[in-house]
Amino acid sequence: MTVRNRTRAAILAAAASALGRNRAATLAEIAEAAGVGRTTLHRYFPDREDLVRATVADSLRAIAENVLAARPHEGPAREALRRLIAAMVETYERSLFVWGEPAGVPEVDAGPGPAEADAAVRALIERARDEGAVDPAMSVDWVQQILWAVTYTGGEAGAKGQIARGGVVDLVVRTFEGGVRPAA
Amino acid sequence: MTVRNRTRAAILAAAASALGRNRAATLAEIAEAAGVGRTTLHRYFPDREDLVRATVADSLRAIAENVLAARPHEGPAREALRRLIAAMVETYERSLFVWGEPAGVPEVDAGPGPAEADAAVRALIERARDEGAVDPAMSVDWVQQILWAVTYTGGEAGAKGQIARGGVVDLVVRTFEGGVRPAA
DNA sequence: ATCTACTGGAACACTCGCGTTCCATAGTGG
DNA sequence: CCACTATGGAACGCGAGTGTTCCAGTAGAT
Repeated sequence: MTVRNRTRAAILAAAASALGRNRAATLAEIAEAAGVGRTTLHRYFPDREDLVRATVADSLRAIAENVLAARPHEGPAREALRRLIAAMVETYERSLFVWGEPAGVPEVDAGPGPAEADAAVRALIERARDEGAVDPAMSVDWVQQILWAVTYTGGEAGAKGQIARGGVVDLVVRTFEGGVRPAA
Repeated sequence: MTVRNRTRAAILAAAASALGRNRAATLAEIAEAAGVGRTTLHRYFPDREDLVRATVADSLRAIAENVLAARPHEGPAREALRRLIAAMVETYERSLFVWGEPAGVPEVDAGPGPAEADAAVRALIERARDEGAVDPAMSVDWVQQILWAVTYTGGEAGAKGQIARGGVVDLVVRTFEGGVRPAA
């Protein structure tokens, strides 16, 4: 039983990574990256669509888990935001796959986690607004999209080595906070 | 002669649009979007790689043209930045193809335009820094990446109708300027 | 009006990734 | 030690997309 789970997890991780870099990645490539035969891959995920959907669901679940682990409800909004950004920068590669799809991601049932995490982030943004850290004139949607965009940019810059290891979170936090701060 | 150029341009525009939405777009789809037979498409671009390279080069050239048309060297840096952002938001769809490639774009020779445009943007950022509008502690690379990220986010939000037609440029400018402003 | 260049449809072979089946092997649990 | 399960390699048919060729129709130039 454990064996199955480990194999499955390895395939999903490899798929998230490979598909994140190149959505047209071959099943053979994914199988090789997972250290698994193509036959085995097909045993776990009968066809490509199954694999993609499972990978999306798994990644969404992993991201949501990370978001909620950052305790977005607790403490001052700015501190919670920093925790959130730090968590997102860490899961950067996982997000790549979900986030980097121009055509969007197929709708999958990934349980209540992602919806809950999304609601928590939105609530956090509203809380930050009430605390005067976010411009009330900006919609929550916009602020959230900027949050992901800046985080993504930071993650990528970090991955390319353009920014020192420890400096990424600081830079992202500063840039994000400045961008959405009230004008006055 | 003119006919050839018009056909060629139509194909390149259709390819930029189709490949921007979906990098795996079929040649038949692209041909149909261009209002051209697949045979004709092959006549202009013998194989897929030729088409992709030509489309990349054409898009880079178009983007560079727009950047330079915004006169990034002239006037106060903040005004030039606003002109630049307005131009980029307008060419948003064209940029999608070049910008939205996770795996990056094949290296192509697109003439001196793109390099010149890139240099102009970097010079503009340095000028903005000297005028006190950009934090000297942030690298030009980072500021430039944030500029594209925020512009892209604005373009997308506008395309989805989340933001009022006229408001996109204002929102992007405000968010960008706030994000990269000196701390004090 | 005629000639030329451009076009696009049809048909073809070819490649490549996909999904399947079969079988031999290795590792696990009783 | 003996089932039993998971694995992966080999081989196959299949379909889609690609690149090519041939040919008939058409629009533009002279």
